[in-house]
Amino acid sequence: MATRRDRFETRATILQSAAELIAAHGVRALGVNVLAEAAGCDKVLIYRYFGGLDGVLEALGAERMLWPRVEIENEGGGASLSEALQSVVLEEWVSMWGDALLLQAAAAELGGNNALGRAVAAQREERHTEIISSLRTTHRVPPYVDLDALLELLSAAVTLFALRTPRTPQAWRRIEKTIGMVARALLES
Amino acid sequence: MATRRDRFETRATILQSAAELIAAHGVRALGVNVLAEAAGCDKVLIYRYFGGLDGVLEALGAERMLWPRVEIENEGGGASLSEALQSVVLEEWVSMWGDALLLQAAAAELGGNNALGRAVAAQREERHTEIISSLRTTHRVPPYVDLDALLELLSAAVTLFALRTPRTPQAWRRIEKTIGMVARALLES
DNA sequence: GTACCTTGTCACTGGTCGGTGACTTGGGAG
DNA sequence: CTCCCAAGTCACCGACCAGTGACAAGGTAC
Repeated sequence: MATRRDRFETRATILQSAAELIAAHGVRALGVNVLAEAAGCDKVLIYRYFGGLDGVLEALGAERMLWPRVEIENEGGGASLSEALQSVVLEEWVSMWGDALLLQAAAAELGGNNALGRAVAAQREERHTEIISSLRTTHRVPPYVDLDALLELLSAAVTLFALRTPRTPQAWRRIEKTIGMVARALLES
Repeated sequence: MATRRDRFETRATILQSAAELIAAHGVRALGVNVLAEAAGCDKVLIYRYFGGLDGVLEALGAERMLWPRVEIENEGGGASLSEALQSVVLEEWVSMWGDALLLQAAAAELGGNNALGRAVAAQREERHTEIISSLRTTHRVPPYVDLDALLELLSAAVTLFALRTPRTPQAWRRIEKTIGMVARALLES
């Protein structure tokens, strides 16, 4: 530890190092020994302050943004529902692509049971219900459209693309076009 | 080994055990020691016959079905393009949901670099190009629709759902409805 | 028979893992 | 100052890991 004996600071350092290690190498590669070394403290402190690795992941899930926090575009402006939805989904996508921690967190949800994956799922559900209710107050949704399911579908698709597709401008344009195509076809009668 | 000294049979037993272990616990949990014990042979044979774990995964990718092999429905019959596409995507989905090895293989593609993930990606691309060309010969595709991108989008969405959603009848109906909604909106002008 | 090659077994190394108990050090309260 | 508790260090454990070299056993060609 660089500074003096400060429990809160050590705790924060451990969390920060955990976030960096996960962003760099994924949750599965995070171990007590490497984390302690990266944080510059003894591993026994991880057990004392967090009760173990699971506790670190839980704290990370409680304190960090693990799913993109997108803004609903153009409240009251001229954006149509399809444009707003498209913008939300694409913004989720670029946020994940640009943030290694978000990517690894999304991957953590799919790679077995761990505290990080559960936190990711919870955050995503919360954000999505916010988005849906916001969209429903600012736009009229056609009765034959299940907006929740549509958002889930598009979001899931771009999540998987972010996880497995190399990050090229061509891919970007392709996805953008496709999302726009679907949103327009469904929401502009 | 139960039977006599037979290189091919031992090789096949190792591959079979690897498939079962992956289906049960995922690729990351597969090690040389557990695999050798499950196959009932010495681990040195894994090195001799496959050159190591990566070789086992490569052989598995070459010999096994790792992405659903769906049939294009209703050649020449009354199925519309949107019905055919919907059926393809949903069939991919139920196949993955019903086969633990397929699920773990799909997860392997997202969890870092390994031979299994590469094999999965290759198989998926092959199947999808087959599907696209088949659909294009039996149906007329509206010019404003990027059928490749649409299949990728819907397939990615159901893949992620299969990976992270508990397998309930409600979820099934929800997804079925949504996929149908998107396919109809886009492909029935 | 014998010689030889392949298949399979065994024992071992060096390293990393998670986890724990015993210890030292610092800082604040009295 | 002294006392005491929290913060931090150190050494160690048993278990598991991938990988290797030496050896035994079986089958086959001659």
